[in-house]
Amino acid sequence: MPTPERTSLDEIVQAGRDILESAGVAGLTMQAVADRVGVRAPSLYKRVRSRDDLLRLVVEATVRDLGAQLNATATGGDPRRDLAELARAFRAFAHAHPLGCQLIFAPKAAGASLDALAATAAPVLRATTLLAGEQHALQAARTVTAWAYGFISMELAGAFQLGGDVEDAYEFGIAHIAGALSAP
Amino acid sequence: MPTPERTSLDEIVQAGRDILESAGVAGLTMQAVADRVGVRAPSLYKRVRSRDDLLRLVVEATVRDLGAQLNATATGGDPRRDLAELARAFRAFAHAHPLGCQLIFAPKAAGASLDALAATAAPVLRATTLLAGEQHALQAARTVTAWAYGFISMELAGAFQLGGDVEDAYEFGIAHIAGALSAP
DNA sequence: ACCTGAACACCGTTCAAGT
DNA sequence: ACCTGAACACCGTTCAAGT
Repeated sequence: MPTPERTSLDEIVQAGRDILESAGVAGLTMQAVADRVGVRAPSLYKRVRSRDDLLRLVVEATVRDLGAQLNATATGGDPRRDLAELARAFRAFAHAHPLGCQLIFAPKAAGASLDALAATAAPVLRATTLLAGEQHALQAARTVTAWAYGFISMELAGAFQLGGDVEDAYEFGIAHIAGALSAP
Repeated sequence: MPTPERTSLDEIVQAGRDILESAGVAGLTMQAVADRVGVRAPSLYKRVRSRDDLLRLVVEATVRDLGAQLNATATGGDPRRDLAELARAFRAFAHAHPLGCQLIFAPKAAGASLDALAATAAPVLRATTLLAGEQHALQAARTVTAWAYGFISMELAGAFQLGGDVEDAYEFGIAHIAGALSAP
């Protein structure tokens, strides 16, 4: 005799994301998720293989959201301007979902969400193709993405302790990197 | 009546680093550390406040090693060349201590090891001062460091899935960023 | 077919008792 | 002064029993 479903995978993943941002990775326990979706912890294993699996799904959803955000930023104009806008959108997203973003390239989530990551890369690749040419588009995209991700990681970790305006440093990086890539 | 000391803080931290690299963050348990240094788990709390504290010490030691490595790379010549050498040394270190490096800017270790980080920054700042001038040295150093850290994080996480040579992409990044920063 | 309580293994941590 | 066994709380996970 079937029991009515009291939750869903989507609800569980969303609860995981909320708890992650409010309580940190350590606070993201199966118990906490179960409480939030109104179910007992063992029931979660009907939809999720393990806590690590849930973590992977949380990161995947975050990357999908980030991809949507990037794909929604206005592009198609000057590629340097587009690249700057994409970088700013990335940073804004990271500030809105700091914990989720910090997990994107964490050891734990490695090997996950790589399809979603590819989708995220698309608008960046479009801009770097215009900027650096077909042949160097991928390397250029990796340069920009690595810089933006590294900068945001360091910022979120509070690593910029030597003074100076962090905002300015980000704009400085955007301008110089975009400038460097447009050189033939 | 005193009992002879059967271990030391240094030994514990070193054991932590070894276990981290061989068994991952999840494998770095107090039990595993205690086994390795030949003591029972509760004894560790004589030298270390908590597991998080141990993790912080592990990261701090890693950052100190990285700083020593960077300060030991030959510099003083062409600043673009110096910056390239520093970036390569950083990557080599990261490949030798991948897990430790990935924790440097992880949420967990945040707020730790910042003094050690400053020491790490010194040789980079020296090069960027020559390259970009006193006024933009800090922003330039942040740009280079963010790029290198981001690149290495992504590489270690296996995020470069779109093909292409990763080694080449790193050299591409070095060349273009150093080039961009030398512009007035 | 999903949900639950009970149970197990494991882990971080505390503490009184040893030497 | 350091070390230990015993104990506690907490967490991930399994599973037989419920509906």
